[in-house]
Formats: sequence, structure tokens, C-alpha cells
Amino acid sequence: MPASTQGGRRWVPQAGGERRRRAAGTLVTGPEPSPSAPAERRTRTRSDNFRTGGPFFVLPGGTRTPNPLESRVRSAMRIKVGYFRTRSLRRRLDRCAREVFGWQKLRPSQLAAMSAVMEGRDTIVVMPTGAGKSAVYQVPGVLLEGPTVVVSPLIALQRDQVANLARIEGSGASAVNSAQRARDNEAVWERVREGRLDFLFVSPEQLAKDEVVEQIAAAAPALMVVDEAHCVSSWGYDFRPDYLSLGRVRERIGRPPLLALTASAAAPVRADIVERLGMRDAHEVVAGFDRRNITLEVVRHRENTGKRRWVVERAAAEAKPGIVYAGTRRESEEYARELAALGFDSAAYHAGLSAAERSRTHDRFRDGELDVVVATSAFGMGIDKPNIRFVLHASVPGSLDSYYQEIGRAGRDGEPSTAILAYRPEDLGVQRFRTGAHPDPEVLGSLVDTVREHGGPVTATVLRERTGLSQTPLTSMLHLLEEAGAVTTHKRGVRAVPGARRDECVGEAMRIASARVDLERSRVEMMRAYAETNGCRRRHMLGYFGESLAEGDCAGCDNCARTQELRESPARTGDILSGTGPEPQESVAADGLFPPGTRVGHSTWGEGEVMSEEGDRVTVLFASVGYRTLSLPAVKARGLLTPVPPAATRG
DNA sequence: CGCGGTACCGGTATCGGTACCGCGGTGCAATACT
Repeated sequence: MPASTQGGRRWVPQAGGERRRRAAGTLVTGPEPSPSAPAERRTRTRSDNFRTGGPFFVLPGGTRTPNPLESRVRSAMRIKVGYFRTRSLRRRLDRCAREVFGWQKLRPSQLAAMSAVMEGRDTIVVMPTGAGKSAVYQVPGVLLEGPTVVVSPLIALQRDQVANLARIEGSGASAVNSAQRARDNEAVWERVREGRLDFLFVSPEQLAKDEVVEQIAAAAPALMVVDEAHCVSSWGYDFRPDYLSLGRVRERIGRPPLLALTASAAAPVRADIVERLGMRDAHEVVAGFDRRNITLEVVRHRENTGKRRWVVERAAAEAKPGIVYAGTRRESEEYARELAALGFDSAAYHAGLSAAERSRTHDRFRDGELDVVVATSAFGMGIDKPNIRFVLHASVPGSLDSYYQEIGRAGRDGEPSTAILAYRPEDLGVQRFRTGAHPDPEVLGSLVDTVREHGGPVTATVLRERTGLSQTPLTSMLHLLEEAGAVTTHKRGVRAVPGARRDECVGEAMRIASARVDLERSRVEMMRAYAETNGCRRRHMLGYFGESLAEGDCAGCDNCARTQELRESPARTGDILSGTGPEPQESVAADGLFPPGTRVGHSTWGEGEVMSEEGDRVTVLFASVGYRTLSLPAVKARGLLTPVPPAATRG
């Protein structure tokens, strides 16, 4: 054992700025790294040394011949080697978690994800808030030789993570961003060059700069992490396009394994992340979505004024603290004012407020000085307050992914909490608007012409002036045209692809855009279905994420509570059923003809995957058109869906 | 798509109805200015 066991403690950093990992040298496979040869480091950390023999004998002269014993030998070895490899790897991970981070026990899903990362596999992890997602890169980041690059969407988030890791003795973590002085950023690069940094936090925009990519490449990173990876899919196409270039960045920095982390992503979002980031043979770890201490409730409203009054009253009545999500900035301020008028400590939070005001609200909420924050979707990422008792949506979000993400901020302490949605079908209008319309082929065509006429590379600013388009639609259209092969983006601007046929490219761009808009709209429709279902909301939501819930296993939703109530007091059944309230549906046991995950084919919509079967309806996610819900009797009577053999299985 | 604000009109009302218009969410980084 090395000297690091002195004093009964391992992992103590040696004096003189020596890296902690050297003190714990036994945990690193292979010889000590030589500071003069940084590029060699990464190769030793992979588990190649565990690989077993190949399927060929190499004969003298270099000819290969199939190994007749190969399959038998290999399968026998795989069992043994695989077992020991897994066991020793897990022991290392467990030990590091315990001794470095002080976590007594890792969850099986955390271990599975970490093991995949340590083996050098591309991995996508979907874990609900509070399940320890960060640990999945932190532990391997300490064990692997070479820095870990973490792509994080918000500077505030980078700060939190750096501060978090700073508490770990001897671990080096820093961020590079525009909020820091140039001198401080340079000091970080200095530490990267000297190999004294374990974790480097950057935004996707930083990675759009050549000098940043080059410096990272020179450091031979061992792992690239994309935190809050749903941003790739939700922001990449229009709002923050640099998210779509992360796959290319990964190639340029030496193609380290890639780990994507998110709290909320249904099947099409996961598939989009994997594709956009260029992940190969991605290992998928999806932990349970069911947050059993959160009760689900939807209250339907007809009138807007009635709904607004109800929202204020409900927020006032709920146990504090809580978050109210509003659909617009203006509404968030109005609700905050009304709650304040009732004597509550409340504040609005949205992107239109000054940075100072936002961070003050954030801090006051964290420190328990606020009862309620009324926010737009700007509030959320990086909120890890454990005791949020309710999340009340005053307006319906644009997808169940967003909704799940937002209500997931409640009850991280495991105590009972409530997620309430004040639902008006009209509110879906603004969400449909936000999904974007099908682009106008004439606008696309003239954009191509404008780029062509310019000759050389043209910047987005110039294009905005020439076309009169604002940033978001322009970015979205340029991406479409790039995907369609009409233009390319360079450091210095957009350039036309020589020889590309204008009308064909516009047609192709229209096709891509239509598919995307259709998918987005079908996601809005899935949100509607959740709000309007008479069945178990929990089962409905879990089904959306591809998880099934046994009959009667709901941990609390308004519809199940209502059904229960009916069962216990049948005398009232008649009243309620004939009344004007929502009709409680007798839950019909699904007949299991199309269990979630089944691949099916449809004559018009092509291939799809069954998401959920509920009552007499089956919801299928089609590659071409997004989500569609079909009536089971019709499916059966007309043979609408045919089973398709599985294309690929989840890892 | 739906909402709120404004202009306009009828017929002469610090009114009431209607038509129309503009707006709606998310952040990085770099730049110009104090």
C-alpha cells in the first residue's frame, strides 16, 4: 500500500499541490502519468486490459484464421472475467464514493451508469431530480485519468457545481465563462495545461470557440458530460444552436466517452439527444420516474378570470413554500402581487428581471424567506431546495416532459407534496404557438437567395437586417437549410453550398421542419391528454415515459381518489354521475394486447412504439408524426396496428 | 391560438360593442457605454 494510508485516511492530498490521485495511486490502473506526455494518459485508463481474446488466430505472416474454440472459450471467459471486472469496478466506485464524497451507498442505477462510463461507453442517464445524477460523473471524474469536461447550460449552475466539488478535498473544479474576468479564465486554462484540474465546466457557446476546443483537446479529456441534456433537444434547434454542435466538439477533443444526463426525457427526446450528440451504441440508464410522495391533481376551468382567482386562493391555501408557474412574465408579476396583497411573502421570477433581482429572489427562496415564487419557466434548473411543498401551474406547459421536470422540484425531502395543474384548454393555444408554425417555403427560398447573393460568409446579424427575421426563427431556418444541404455554418458566418439545388433543398427543409412541428404538436396533445384523462394520472404520466404502473398502485392522484370515494360511498354515485362534474371513469383493465414498448406498424403513419395502453385506448409514438392515441376496439376491429419485430433493445 | 389594449363607431353615454393589432419563454457572449 502506498503512503497514503498514513493516519488511517486515504485520499488525503499530498502537500505541495501534488494531485490527490497520486496519493491514491492504487486506484489508477497502469503506470504513473508522466507530465511530459499528457496525450498518452487517456489510453491507460480504459479497461482495454480486461478485454479477452479475439475471434481469430493470427498465423505467421499476418493471416487471420477463425478461432474454432473462440465462442466456447469466450463465453466461458466472459462469464468469469465479466463477473470479476464488474465486481472490482463496482468496488472501486463504491469505495471512491464513500471515501472521497462521503456517500455510504450508491444506488444500483448510479452504479450501473458509472460502470458504463468507466468502461468507456457512451451513456445516457435519465434520473428524477434528487436521485444523485451529478454523482454519476463526479465519481468517475475522480477515478479517470485526465480532466472531465462538463457542459452546463447556466453559469449559475456551473458556479453551484464548482462550489459543490470545492468541498471535496483535493478535487480541482473550475469554470470558464463570460461572467469571470479574462485573467481568472486564463488562470483556469493554466491549471488545465498543468494537469491540475479534474473538472472543467463550460457552456456550449464556449465550445463554439476554436481556441477553447484546442486547449481542451490538448488536455486529452477522459470524459465529456452533457448536463441537463434535454436542452440539446429543446434549445438546440432555435434558441441556443451551439447545443447541436456538441457532437462535433466531442470528435475534435479526442472523442472521449460521452455521458448525457437529464431528469426528464421521454423516448423521442432521448432518441434526439443520442442522435444529435452522435452517441454510438449508447447505454441507456433510466431510473424510476415515479415520485410517490407527489400527489397529482388537475382542476379544469372554463373562464380565465375564474381561473386566476382560483389560482391565487389555492396558492394561498397550500402548505408553504411553493412555486407557482405562470405562462407569461406579465402573469407571473400579477400573481405575485396578488399573493403579496394577501400577506404572503411572494416574488416574481422571469428573464425580464435584472440579474440582481433574480439572484436575490433565488437566495431568499433558498433561505426560507419567501412563501411563494411565481415564475416563468426561467425558474428551476439548479433549484435544489428540499422542502418545496407544492408546485401549482397556473397555465399548462407545452409538454409532459416540461411538466414533469417542473413538478419534480417538489418534495425532494420525500415528504408529501402536491402538483396541481389549473387547466384551461385555451391555454394550450400559446403552447401550440410556441412550437412554431410550418415555415413558409418562400421565406426559406429567399433566405437561400440572400446567402447566395452575399458571396462570402455572411453573419447572422447581417441576415437579420436583410431579411427582417428575428433571432429565433432565423436560427431555426438556418439550421433547417444546413440539414437540407443548402448552406454551411462556419466560424465567420453562413455560406451557400456550391451546386446545391435551391428548390430541392427548400423542399427537404420543409419536410424536416414539418416532421419536427408535427412531433412538437403531438407532444402538446399528450399534455392535453394528461389534463383531460379520467383514468389514473400517475399511470398516464409514467406511460408517457415508457414505464408501466400496476393496477391500483397509484400513490395519489385526484382521479384515483375520486374512484375510491365512489367505491366507499356508492349512495352518492348517482348524484355524481348525473352531475356536471368530471365523470369518473370506471377503470377498465387494459387487456395487454399492446404492452408498452411493443413495436407496431400502421398503414399511414409507419412504424411506432406503444407508449401506454389505458382503458380502451392505446397511445403510440410514430417516427413520422409523433404521438397518436387510437381506440382499441377500432384497432382490433380493423386491424390498424400490426406487430413489428424489435429493431433494437434498450441497454 | 388566445389575450389585452386601443381605436372606432353609433348617436351623442367620463357608454358599450366590435374590429384590429401586437404579443407571448428559455441564456450565452460580446459590445458599447459610464
